[in-house]
Amino acid sequence: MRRTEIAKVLAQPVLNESVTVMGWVRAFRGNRFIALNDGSTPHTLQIVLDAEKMEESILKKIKFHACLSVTGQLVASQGAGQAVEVLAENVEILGECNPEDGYMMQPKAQTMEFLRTNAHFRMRTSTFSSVFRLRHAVAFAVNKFYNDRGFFYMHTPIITGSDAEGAGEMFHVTTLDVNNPPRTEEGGVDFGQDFFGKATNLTVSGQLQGEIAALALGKIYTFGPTFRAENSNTPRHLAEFWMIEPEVAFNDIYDNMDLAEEFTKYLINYCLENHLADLELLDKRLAEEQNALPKDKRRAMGLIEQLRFVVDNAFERITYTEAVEILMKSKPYKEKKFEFPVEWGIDLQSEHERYLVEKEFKKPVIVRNYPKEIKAFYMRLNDDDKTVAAMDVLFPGIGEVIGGSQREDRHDVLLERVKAVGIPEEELWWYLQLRQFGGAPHAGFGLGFERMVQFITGMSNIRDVIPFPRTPGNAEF
RNA sequence: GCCUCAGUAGCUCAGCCGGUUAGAGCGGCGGACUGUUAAUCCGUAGGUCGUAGGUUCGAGCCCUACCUGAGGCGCCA
Repeated sequence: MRRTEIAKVLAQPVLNESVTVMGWVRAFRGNRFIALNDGSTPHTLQIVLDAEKMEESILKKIKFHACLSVTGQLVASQGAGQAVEVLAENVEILGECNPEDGYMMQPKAQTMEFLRTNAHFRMRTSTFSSVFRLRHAVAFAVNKFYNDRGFFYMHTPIITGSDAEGAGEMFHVTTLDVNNPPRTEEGGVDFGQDFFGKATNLTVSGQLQGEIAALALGKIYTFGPTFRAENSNTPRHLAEFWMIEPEVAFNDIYDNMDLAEEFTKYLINYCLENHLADLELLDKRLAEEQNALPKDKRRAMGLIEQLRFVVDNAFERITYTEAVEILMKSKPYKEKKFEFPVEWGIDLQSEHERYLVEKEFKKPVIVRNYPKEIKAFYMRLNDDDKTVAAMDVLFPGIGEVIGGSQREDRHDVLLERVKAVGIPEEELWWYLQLRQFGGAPHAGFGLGFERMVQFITGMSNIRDVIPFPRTPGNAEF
């Protein structure tokens, strides 16, 4: 089928020539004007009909979200809302769309909750089509950023036999009959008879395999789906989400922080430079959403304003110890407004992180050197013997977008940590050998892809930046 | 997993102190309309109030349980 994409018609209009466009009706006004959108752009193309020349049966079928093919002259518009329009000579109905038959979408603002239950149609709305064009843009920018800097894209396994990744509850993968599994002599399930000859899970992180690659190729990144069987019910968590995990040989914690800051700024900049129209639309949407809130609950900045602010300012970098000191001097601490205690050794709660990011510094903050007790076994022990070279990048509104560290590269120290936290050594034989044979200092981090898309699009619920969200109790579509 | 709030027409919501035939806007349907911008105007049809019990002369409204959704917290990315 020959058609011209609406994005092209609008970007490079060839006036007074015939053009064929195909798309979905966003509005039909005055029995005369159709706003047509084909997904290639947030904008619509205006189609002008001559009702007297139209067949009644076709006119009746021009409904909200019906799919049309329209051929006609592209001309300068007489109306004020658009530069060009198509004078329809032929209109073909490609797909009817009858509310009478139960079509539930309407040309008006609908709640995110309602649209979520109709995820098969929500991408036809201006908000979601912009969100998903931006999701693509961020994904593309991820690959471009690393490719341009000599990183290699590494595909780590989705099914894993290791349960020592240490990032949370896992989904089991099995082909055994769950109603009647083979049993061991002790009465447990005999995973020796399972597909892989052992118990397997969906991955919670590609980091450990990423380290294998980094200690051979130097600079690598992973970008793929990860799974957490945590019963997390928040607007920031998904059971299935995508994660980007760069891992770099010869990087220390400071190089790691530099990379994290440069990377996140690049992603935001890429969207500002290449998808401003989508961002403007979402900026407007967010402003309307914020206007409905009481004044003290509103965001300090508009969407685009905040994106530019993050790009234009250096991230604040502090140690965990400094963070605790700042919190203990803070007004909410002195007035006992914090729900959770603040003292050296405890993990920072989201109320604490939010204070640092939104009140104290008013910009992204990187906190490093956390107590070893509250961080993973693979993080490099600092010389103080109390803290590890971990770092969290905290963003306004969504909190932690990045968690990373310099990895423990000393075989003896790692072995001691593995034993201390009680992970069976044999689970990690290959991970330990990486240190034993040609090990190197290295560092990396994990960026939650959806959290980044959430920040860039201003959507308040993470379920609205992934096409088909997987959350506890929901795997529809 | 814990806490809070909500569930009334296709959608978004109103419904007083428990009291006759449960309301509105949008959407739908019928009609008008050749320069509209989520068009406008006239007319019209839709609901038994999340589910199951209970209290009461009487329940959309009160009570109990459950289901679903959202927000907060925890876990984290």
